Amino acid sequence: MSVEFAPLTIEPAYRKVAAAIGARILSRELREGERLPSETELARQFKVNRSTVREALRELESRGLVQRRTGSKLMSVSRPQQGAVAAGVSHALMLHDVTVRDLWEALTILEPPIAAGAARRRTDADLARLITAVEAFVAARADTEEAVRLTAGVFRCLGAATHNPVLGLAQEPLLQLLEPSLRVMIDEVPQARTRIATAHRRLLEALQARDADAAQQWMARHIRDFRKGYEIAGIDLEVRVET
Amino acid sequence: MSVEFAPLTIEPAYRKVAAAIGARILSRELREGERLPSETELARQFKVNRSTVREALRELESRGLVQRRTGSKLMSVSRPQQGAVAAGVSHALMLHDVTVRDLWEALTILEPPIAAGAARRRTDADLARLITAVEAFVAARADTEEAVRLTAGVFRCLGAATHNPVLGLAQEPLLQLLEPSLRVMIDEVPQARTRIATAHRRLLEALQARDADAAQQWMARHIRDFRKGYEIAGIDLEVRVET
DNA sequence: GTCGGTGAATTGTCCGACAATCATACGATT
DNA sequence: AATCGTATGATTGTCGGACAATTCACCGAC
Repeated sequence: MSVEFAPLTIEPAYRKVAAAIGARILSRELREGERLPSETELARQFKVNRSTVREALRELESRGLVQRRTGSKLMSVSRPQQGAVAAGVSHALMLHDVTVRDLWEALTILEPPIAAGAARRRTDADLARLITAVEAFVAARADTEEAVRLTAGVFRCLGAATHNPVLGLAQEPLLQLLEPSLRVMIDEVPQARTRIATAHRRLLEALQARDADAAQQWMARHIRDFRKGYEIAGIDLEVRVET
Repeated sequence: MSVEFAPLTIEPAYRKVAAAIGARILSRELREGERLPSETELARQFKVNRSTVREALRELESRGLVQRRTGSKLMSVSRPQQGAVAAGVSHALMLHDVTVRDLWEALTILEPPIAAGAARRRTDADLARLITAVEAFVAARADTEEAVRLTAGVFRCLGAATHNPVLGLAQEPLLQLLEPSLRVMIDEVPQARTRIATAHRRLLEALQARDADAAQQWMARHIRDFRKGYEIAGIDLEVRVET
């Protein structure tokens, strides 16, 4: 008779407290912006020490579920910010030895449909932001650092123009991981800036015309160009991405 | 004369400590599995109180950068686990009012290329796992809960078979968010199980033959079927996803 | 070599303390 | 009236110390 017991996990109090508060936030019982009770009050309610409450708050804080509004002492409930969540994903991917090729492949899959969706659903405000971003890229030719940021910025504009938060959040980690290799590439490949600027212009035209097919095709070409740029710059596709 | 000062941010000590340790992990100076010094020792090195160290550890813990190995007291460096990272993304998306339509659109974009990549790069072990998953789905027809899990499981097998961690991690939050609506659909639509099983079989055949086109097409059809299922089940596409 | 005991180290939790900061109210000044 | 200074109380960030429960590392008995 095999008497087997499942290994029982003893949750420390700080995790239970975090789970209890987190559950209330995820269930929207606590709404965004609502202020949490003070640490002392939480300690009283949960019947634990304030130190325990503080450890729980640190966990919720790093998950982006609570936040301190500037110049306020009490924590308030918040929605995790896209950038912060994506940074977590980026770090995870980096530590899992993602290669430049993996990244590039994901971009080839994700970005063309995003461009198409943006062309279909962009508002005039989206278009205006894209124009600003594209013009800024042309203006920043001299400054590599700025050019890299603005290249990612154009992608972000397109992601936002799809009005689908899933797509925006899915591409964000890729953009964060892309930047280092993009920096090398823009620095090493003389014609990179011109080709990127051209792609931007075509994408912009496609969005203006709401031409999803054109947007998709130009984006696909844009991403393919990245790969060519990597090869010219001598970046090994099998090398791990860094931050 | 507009004398303007940037708002200066004062970092609390617990965040500085977390940043310091986190940076060492991200730079791979601390390798996976390596054990961290004890809390007391860290407090001594950073010249802060142990409570402060503990708050920092809670942050790193929730980011998945450190972990306690079962039956060990000392924290050890770890890579964030896919499931945990994805859960954070899922929660973020949910709180950002992602709709079933948003989710479905992302699936239509992501999954067909994943299926194609899986067909191209799957190993025999991947195939074996997929066969197991598909057979388990057929066997679990009676149990809705199990059927839902196994449907997601087939997607996960395909994601893993691409051997691209970016794709695996990109789809995971979608799968997590999909489950609740999938549960309703499978329960409400009588023919859903059969159609899903058929799709699974076709995908399996495509992977066996390493036929990327077929895999992509069947997956596209599979995802389109989901949408039909939602309509039949009377699920409003504009409704927010839940957990 | 395996087993079990023993003492040190470590964590989880608690308590109490205090300076710095923030919120608020209330006058005082211009 | 609007602004400023001040007093008061609440709250956070940080500290020090404490202790039970658990784990670790060593050592000796068999």
